[in-house]
Amino acid sequence: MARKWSISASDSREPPHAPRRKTDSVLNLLGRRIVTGEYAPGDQLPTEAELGKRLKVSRPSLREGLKVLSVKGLVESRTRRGTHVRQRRDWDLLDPDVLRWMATGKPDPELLISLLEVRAIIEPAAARMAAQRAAPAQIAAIEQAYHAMAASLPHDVEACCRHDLELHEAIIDATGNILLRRLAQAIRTTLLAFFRLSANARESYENSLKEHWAVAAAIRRHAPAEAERAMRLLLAGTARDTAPAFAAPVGHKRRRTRASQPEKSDPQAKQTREERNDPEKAAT
Amino acid sequence: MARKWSISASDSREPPHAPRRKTDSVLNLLGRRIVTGEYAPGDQLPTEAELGKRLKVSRPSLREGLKVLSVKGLVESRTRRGTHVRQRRDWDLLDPDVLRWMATGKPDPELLISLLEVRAIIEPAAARMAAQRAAPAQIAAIEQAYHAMAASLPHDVEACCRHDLELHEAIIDATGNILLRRLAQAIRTTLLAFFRLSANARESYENSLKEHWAVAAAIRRHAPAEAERAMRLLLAGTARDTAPAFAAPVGHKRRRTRASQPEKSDPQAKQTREERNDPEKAAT
DNA sequence: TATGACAATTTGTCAGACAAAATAAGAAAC
DNA sequence: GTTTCTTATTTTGTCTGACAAATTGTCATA
Repeated sequence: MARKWSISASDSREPPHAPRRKTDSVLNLLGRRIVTGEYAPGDQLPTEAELGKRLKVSRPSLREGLKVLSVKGLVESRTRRGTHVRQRRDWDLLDPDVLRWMATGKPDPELLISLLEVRAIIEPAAARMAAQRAAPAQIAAIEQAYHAMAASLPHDVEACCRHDLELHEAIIDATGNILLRRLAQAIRTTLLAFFRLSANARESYENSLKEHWAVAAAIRRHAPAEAERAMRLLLAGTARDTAPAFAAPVGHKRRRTRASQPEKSDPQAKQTREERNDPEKAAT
Repeated sequence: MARKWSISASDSREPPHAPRRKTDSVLNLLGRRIVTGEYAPGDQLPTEAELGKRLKVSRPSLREGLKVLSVKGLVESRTRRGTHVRQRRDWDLLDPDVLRWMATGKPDPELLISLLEVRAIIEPAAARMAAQRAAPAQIAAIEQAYHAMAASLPHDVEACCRHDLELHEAIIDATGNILLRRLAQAIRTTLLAFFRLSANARESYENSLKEHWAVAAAIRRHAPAEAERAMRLLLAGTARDTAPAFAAPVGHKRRRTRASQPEKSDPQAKQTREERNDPEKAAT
C-alpha cells in the first residue's frame, strides 16, 4: 500500500535528494505515468479529490502539479468534464521533464529518429559556428571534455558517455547562441538515456575517439568547414552504432515509410550527394 | 487546418482582456512584468500574501501561477528567502509563453540574432527533408499557404506575414519530425512579432514572393538540393530586409564581436564558400 | 419526440490555519 | 571584542473545509 512517490529512487541525476516539495513529487509521478502510457491519451484521470486521497496530498498541492502538467501539454482540465490526458502530438517535446519521462520508458522510435535528425542538422552547423567564434576558454572547455572522455574510456563507459555529452554541449555553448544552448539542454537527458541503451558503447567509443578529436582540433584551429565535416563524420558513426539497438521495435507508429520517396528517383540526387554525405540517411 | 491546438495555458489568440482562469491571468501578468524587466533578475518580489492582495487573488491561485513561472525558469522560491527573479540565462527560451512575453517588450538583439541563426540552420535542412518526404496533402498545404500569401499581398501585409509563417511551418510539418515541429511552434510568435516590426515589409514581400515559390516548387518536384538552396536564398533575403530594423539597438550585450574571427584568416575559407553561400553571414 | 428546467458533479476559487525551513537577532562563553 | 550557540521571526509549503461556476445528465412537460 505504501505508494512509492520517491522519485529520487529512479532519478540518476540527483540521487541524494528526497522529494522536498510534494507538488513536485505529484508532478513527477503523474507525468511519468502519463508518458509511459499508464494513463493513455484521452483517458480521464480520477477526480482531484480521489487523486489527492490516493497520492496522499491535499488538493492545492495536487492542483499545482496538475497545473504544471497542463502547461507541459500532458493534460487538460475543464470544469465538470474532469482532467483528460492529451494526445501525444500536444505534448511539449522540448520540455526537459517530458523528455526525461519519455526516456525512462521504452524507447520511442519516432522520437529517436527525430532526435538523430535534429542532431544531424544542428551539430555540424554548431561546430562550424564554434570554429568561427569560440573564445579561448570555450576551446579549453571542449578539449577538457575530450580528455576526460579519453581518460575514462577503457574502464568507465558511463563516465565516457557523460563527458561525450559535455563535449557536444561545450561546442554548442561556444556558438554563443542562446536558443541552441537551450535546445541542447532539452535533449541532454534523452540523448544520455539512448546512449546508455547502446549495447556496444565501448567499442563504439574506441572507434570514434579520434573523430571526436578531429572536431575539437578543427575548432581550435578556427577551421569552420573542417569542423563541420568532422562533426558530420562523427555523427554518422554514432548513428550507425546506435541505430541497431532500436532496430527491433521499429515499424511502430511512423506515419509514412521513410523510403517512400527513394532518392534515386530524384533527378537532384547526384548533386545532393556531392554537397554532403548525408548523416541522416544512416540514422534511419 | 488544425491550428486549434494551443500548448500553453494562455494562447496568443486570446484577447488580452478575457483571462478566464485567475491563475492564468496571474501567470501572464507576472511573466510579462519579469520579462520586460519590471522585476529585474535577482529582485525579490513581494511575499505571496502581499502579491495576492495586490493582484486580488487568493494565495492558492497565486501559487499556481508562481509555480508555473518557476518551471519556466523565471523565478525561484525558497522558504524564508522569498521568490526571486532568476537570471536571464535560466529562462526557458523555448517556452512559447516566455518568447511571447519577450516579443512584447523591446526587441532583444541577442535573441533576434540567435533566432535568425537557428532559422538559417533549421529551415534549409527542413526544406531538404520536406522535398524528400512530403506527402501530397502536405505539399498542398505548403502551396495553399503560398497562394494565400500572394493573394493578400498588396493590401494586407499583416495577413501576408501570417501566411508566410504558415508556409514555413507547413514545410517543417512535412519533415515529419516531431521535435522540429515543436521548435517551429515555439519560435512562431517571436518571429511574427519581429516580422511586424520590419518596416518595409511590403516591398520585402514583393521581392521575395518568387523566392517563396521556388522553395514550394522544389518541394513539389521532390528536389531536395534545390529546395535547400532556394530556402537559403529566401532566408538570406529575409535577414537582409529584417536586420536594418534592429541595427540601432545592437551593440548591447553580445559577448564578443561577431567578426572577431574573420573567415579570410581561415585556410578553409574557400572550401567553405564552395559548399554553401553562408546565409548566417547576412544575418549578422 | 422534442424541449426546457432542474439537479448533480467536477473543477475553479477562496479563507484561514499550521508546519517546516532558513535567516536574523540575541545571549552566553571565550 | 569576537565567536558560537540558542531562540525568534519571517516566508514559503501544506492542509482543511467550504463555496462558486460551469457543464453535463436527467426528468418532467408540451
